[in-house]
This record gives sequence, C-alpha cells and structure tokens, in this order.
Amino acid sequence: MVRIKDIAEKAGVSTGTVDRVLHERGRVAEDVRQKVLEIAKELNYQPNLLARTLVNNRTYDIAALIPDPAQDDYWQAPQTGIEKAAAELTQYGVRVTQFIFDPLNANSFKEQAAEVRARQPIAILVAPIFYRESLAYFKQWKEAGIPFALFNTHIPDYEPLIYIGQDSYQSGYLAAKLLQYGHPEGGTFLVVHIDVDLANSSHLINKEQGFYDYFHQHSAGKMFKIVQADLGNSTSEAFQDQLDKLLLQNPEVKGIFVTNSKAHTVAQYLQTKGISQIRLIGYDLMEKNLEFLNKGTIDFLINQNPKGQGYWGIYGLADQLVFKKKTNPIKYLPLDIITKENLHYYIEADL
Amino acid sequence: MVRIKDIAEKAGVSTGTVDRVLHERGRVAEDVRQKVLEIAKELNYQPNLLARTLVNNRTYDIAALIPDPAQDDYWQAPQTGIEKAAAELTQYGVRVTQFIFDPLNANSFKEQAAEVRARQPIAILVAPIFYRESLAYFKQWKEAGIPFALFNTHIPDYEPLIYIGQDSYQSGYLAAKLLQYGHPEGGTFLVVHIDVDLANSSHLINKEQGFYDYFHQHSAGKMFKIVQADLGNSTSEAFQDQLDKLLLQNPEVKGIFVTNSKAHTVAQYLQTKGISQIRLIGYDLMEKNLEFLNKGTIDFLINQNPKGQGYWGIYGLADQLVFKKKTNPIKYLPLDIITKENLHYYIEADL
DNA sequence: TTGTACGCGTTATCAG
DNA sequence: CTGATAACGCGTACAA
Repeated sequence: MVRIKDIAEKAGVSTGTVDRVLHERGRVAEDVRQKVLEIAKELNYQPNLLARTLVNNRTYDIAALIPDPAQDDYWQAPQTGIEKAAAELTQYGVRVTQFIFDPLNANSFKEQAAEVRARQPIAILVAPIFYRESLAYFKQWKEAGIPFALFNTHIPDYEPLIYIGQDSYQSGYLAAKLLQYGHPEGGTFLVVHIDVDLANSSHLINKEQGFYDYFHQHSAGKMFKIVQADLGNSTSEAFQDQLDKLLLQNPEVKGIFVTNSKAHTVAQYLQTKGISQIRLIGYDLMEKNLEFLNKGTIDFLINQNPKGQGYWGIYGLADQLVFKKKTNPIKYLPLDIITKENLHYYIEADL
Repeated sequence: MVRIKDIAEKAGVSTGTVDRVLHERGRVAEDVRQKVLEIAKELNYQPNLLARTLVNNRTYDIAALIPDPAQDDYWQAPQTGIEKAAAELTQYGVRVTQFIFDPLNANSFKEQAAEVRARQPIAILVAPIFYRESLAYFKQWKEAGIPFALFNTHIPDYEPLIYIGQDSYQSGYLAAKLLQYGHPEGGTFLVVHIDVDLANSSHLINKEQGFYDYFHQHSAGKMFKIVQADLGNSTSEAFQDQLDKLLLQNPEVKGIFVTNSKAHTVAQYLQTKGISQIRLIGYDLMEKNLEFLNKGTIDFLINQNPKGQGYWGIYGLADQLVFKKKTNPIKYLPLDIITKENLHYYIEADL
C-alpha cells in the first residue's frame, strides 16, 4: 500500500506538503504541486479510509423523517433498515435521529418536519408520502443547504440528493404481465386502490398507468377489459358491500391488482365468500399478506424491499457525505416477484 | 464511544492490562481480571474495528478456485463478484488469488486444487462442480486446518465453513409452480438437462426432484405428465434431432424447464421451428438467455445471483477470519424470478 | 511556502 | 504479573 509518506519521500518534500496538494488546502508552489500530483498518480495512491476516519472523530447527525410503524405495519421494515444502517455506521461517527409522524395525518408530518430543521442535521432521509405538504419543506432544506434523500415515493421537484425506491410505473406493468400470463385467453381485470387519497399519491397513479399500458400493448387480438376502483374504509362493514357491487357489475373478473399493501383485505373478502378462481396480486411482505399468500388466495406479491430502502437511504447519505464517494442519485430497487415458493428467502434476507 | 483507556482509568490499571484481559493473553491477577471484565460490560465496550485493523497490518491470503469464464459464460459473474469483494477488502489487508480451472475437465480442477495447497492461503473459496473429485481436497484442507467456503453447489460432506448459493430443490419446485400457474388445466411438461454429466451433478438432480414434487402435490385432479430428458452436444446438429424426437413422442407439451443456464439452446430451437405456444423456464441472466427472454421465447429465468455468490463468498470468509464476526454458515440467496418486465433492475443491481 | 509533531484507538514489545 | 511506549496512516495546528 502506498502512503502519503511514500509520495513525500519520492518527491523530496514533507508529508504536510503532500497533504496540502491532495486536499487543495493552503498554498503550495506550483512546480511541487505538479510533481506531487504526478507521483501520486504514478504510484496509484489510494487514501487509507480507516486512518482517515480514525483521526476525523467528528459526529455526523442524520435525521430520518418516517411514518409511524404503529399506525401502519408497512413502515416497520424501513425503520428496521434505518436502524441497521445506523448501527453499522456508529463506528464512523454517524448518528441517526428518528422523527416519527402519523401516516394518516398530514399535520403530524408538518410538525415533525419542523422539528427536524431545529436539530440542524447534516442530511435528512424522508418518506414524502404527503406530496403537497412535502414541497414547502424541500424548499426550506434546499435553501438551508441541507441535502435530503427520498425513499418510497419519488418527488423530483426539488432535486433530492438521492432517491431510493421502486419504479412505480414499471411495477404496475409487471403486475399486468403476471395476471396476463395466467390468463392468456383474455378477460376482465380490476385495479384497486384501497384506503388512500389517490389524488395526493402520484406513485399509485403511476402503477395504474403501467398496468393499463401493458394490456394495451399486449392484447394480441384477445379481449382484455380493465376496471378501476377506489375503495375506502377497508376495516368497516361497508367494504364488503363495495366489493360485492364491483363483482356484480363485472361478473367475469379473472384477476385483481391491489396497488398498495392492502391486498389482504381483498383476500379476506374472497376467502369469506368462498371465491377461489380469481387471481390476486398485491405489494409487500407484511404478516397479513403472507398469511393469504401461503393459503394461495394471493398469487403474487411484488416486494418493494422496504427494509432495503431504509438501509440504503441512510447508507447512501453516509457514502456521499461521510465517505465522499460518488454514488448514483437514483437507486431503483429490483421489482422482486414473490410467491409462496420463494417467499422464505426474502423474509430471511439480510437486506 | 468507550475506549480501552476509559476502562483502564476506571479500573485503576493500564491499557496494557485491559488488553490482556480482553484478549485472554498473558497472565493477569484474577481480581483485576474480574474487575476489568465487569467494567467493560458495564460500559458496553465495543472495540474500534478501524483502529484494530490499522495496527494489524498483516495480509490475509485467500484463494478462489473457480471455473474459467472463457469456457462457460456463466462463470463470468461469480468472478466479477469475487473481484469486487477483493477490491473492497484490499484496504483491510485481504489479498485474493484466483485459481482458474476448465469446467469441462475434471483433471484441470485437480491440478489447480493442488496448486492452491502450495500457496498456503488462510482460506479457500471454491465452486465444487465436480462432486467426486472435490472430496479428496476437502479432506486435505480439513486436515491442514485451512477453512473453505463453497458456492454454487453445496457438498456438506466435509463441513465447509460457509455455503453460499441456492436451494436447488426449492428452485425446481418454484419452476414447476410458474409453469403450472400458466397452465392450471393440466398438460405435459419437460425437465431437460443439457450438456452435463448428470450423475456427477447432485444439484441438478435436486432441481428435478423439486419439480416433480410440486406437480405431485398440486395436481388437484388435473392430469399433469412430467417427462425427463438428458441432452448433450447442444452446439451440434444432432441437438435438434433429439428435441424433434422428444416433441414427437410428447405432442402435447405445454412447458419446458431447463435445469441450467442453457435454456437459450432450446429457445433457439423453438424459434427456428416457429413454435410459440410452449412456455420455457431456465436459469441465469446470460446474454444469450436475455435475448430470448426479451423476445418472449423464454418466459421466466430464475436468477442464482452468481455475482452475489462470488461477492458474499469472499466477504463471508473475511467476516469470519479477518473481522472475527459470527455469520451464518449457510447463506441461501433468494430465488429471484426474472421476466422481461423486471429484468433491467437485476442487471444493474450492484450485487 | 514548507516541515514537524501530536493525536485518533488498538496492539505488541520490552522493561520492570 | 504489570505499565509504559512505539507503531499503524492520516489530518492538523503550529512553528519555521
């Protein structure tokens, strides 16, 4: 391994001078500068990250602004990922503080976002599930010079440093493929949004669009009919009535695509009604979904790797800000296709 | 962060003594020993890995005994993974030497395996694709006290330190599920082995077994007929004849499962013959396979994450031997289901 | 503009 | 049995 000292000796200067050249701090005579740079390249000098970090014992404060897992199970996994990354990075002086908001309450988001600012972190990781309310804070952070990373939902308006998550459009496209593969002869398929403010959730609209487009591009002479539905109150009695009506109006439904993690509510309905021939595709490996995946009521789940989103979100920020690595500003995680038969490996996966 | 120095001060001893207690080297008075251990626990002391590695500037030699990518494209990816891990680990003093053998020639394997031993590495990573020939070397290494890790193919006989790869049985099971999902009405399905010495390839037999078992467990009153075939010489003219005969004998074939990375040879055949209604499932994201996946001739590929196998293989050894971490002796990588629509994310994935 | 010396946390050596 | 001290490679304050 080549050290600063080696370069210094070869150039006939001291380590201090080499350091100044390499970090562009302090004034150095131009000819020495050139010579040092040349030798560094020639010897292919690679700084020793360990020693660098060891001496640089400052702490880096990162804020994570995330929804409360207690309100919606889905957010458990990102939190776990964030905490895993945090644990691995403590030895490098990275400290992660969580700011938890209620995913059903935009005001709660605003409150927590305000608190983040007060703490003056060097960076922020946020799941911007409230499109409208997020924009003002992005602007603030941008002006304050605090870089931020987005996960789960991409909002490009204020150029986040990093986005970690899925390509929503493509995942809808994939869902369509899986349903069509199982029913090449044609039929009626439903796209269902459950318990969401659709107008404020651009990523769900993208999923729907991808779903439509696949069928439009691949009908191949067969009749494929796509019906959209926006359902609410999945925990109430009225939910069953909504589905009853939907299936009455579309008696020949072959498959249903649920655009978020609530596929289990439809599965519960199908099971209660004793309907087994309708294929069902949803998102996310949550306990309730897995139960129906294992029973066969849900055929496929598309995994958003939520744990990985949290993990790479924090790690990506650290890579850029602490280790000064250049990383890709957009990291699309794979669209994992999960069925009963390969589920087990994804659950136990480290990331 | 709690340092050795902190413990030393609190215990009224020197750092040297604390070090001796923590590493169980040298003699220390029993009462001081207890006191130091107690304080260390109380303060939740975590050694600073950076500093430890910095001072410990010995080099760790790891040997990688792998098939030649020039002979079979499949092995390109594991090599890339190995080299990636090697690059990341050089700063920790890890040096990886590759020993390349011809995957079609067991003698070449034996030659390289013999050379490995001469180099006296601290550990060995090997893809033991020759079952019979591998055993003798495992025994030698075991006796010499050199730990080894297996990837791609699991051979538990001599207890490798780590196995990284797939659950072959389960991947066959999954392939069956995918074919059956597309044809719930029943039909004939082929399991095809191509260009292999089947008797010496236990993992392929496991895949076949999983494939059978799925259909046996899920026939649900429908008629599913499974036919096995062992084909060779995929590059010759005779290959077409073998497939011709097979399809003549089984005119109602609905799907074909190729147990290794050679699905493209069957795809080429189907394309040439103008057959489009037969579903095809294979393994591995190699250039030739991808071409037919994108055309739709191949419906699904099961990804073995070969790059990840190489990467985690080296990293796993380093984790245990260099960083002294405890890691799981078996790391089953996910059975990724790849189709044209989600392919792109797996190709660009870092691992 | 340049060189020197100290400190980061840990390990190893040597003297007591 | 124990304590002091040098060294790993780098960054930085301070002296020249």
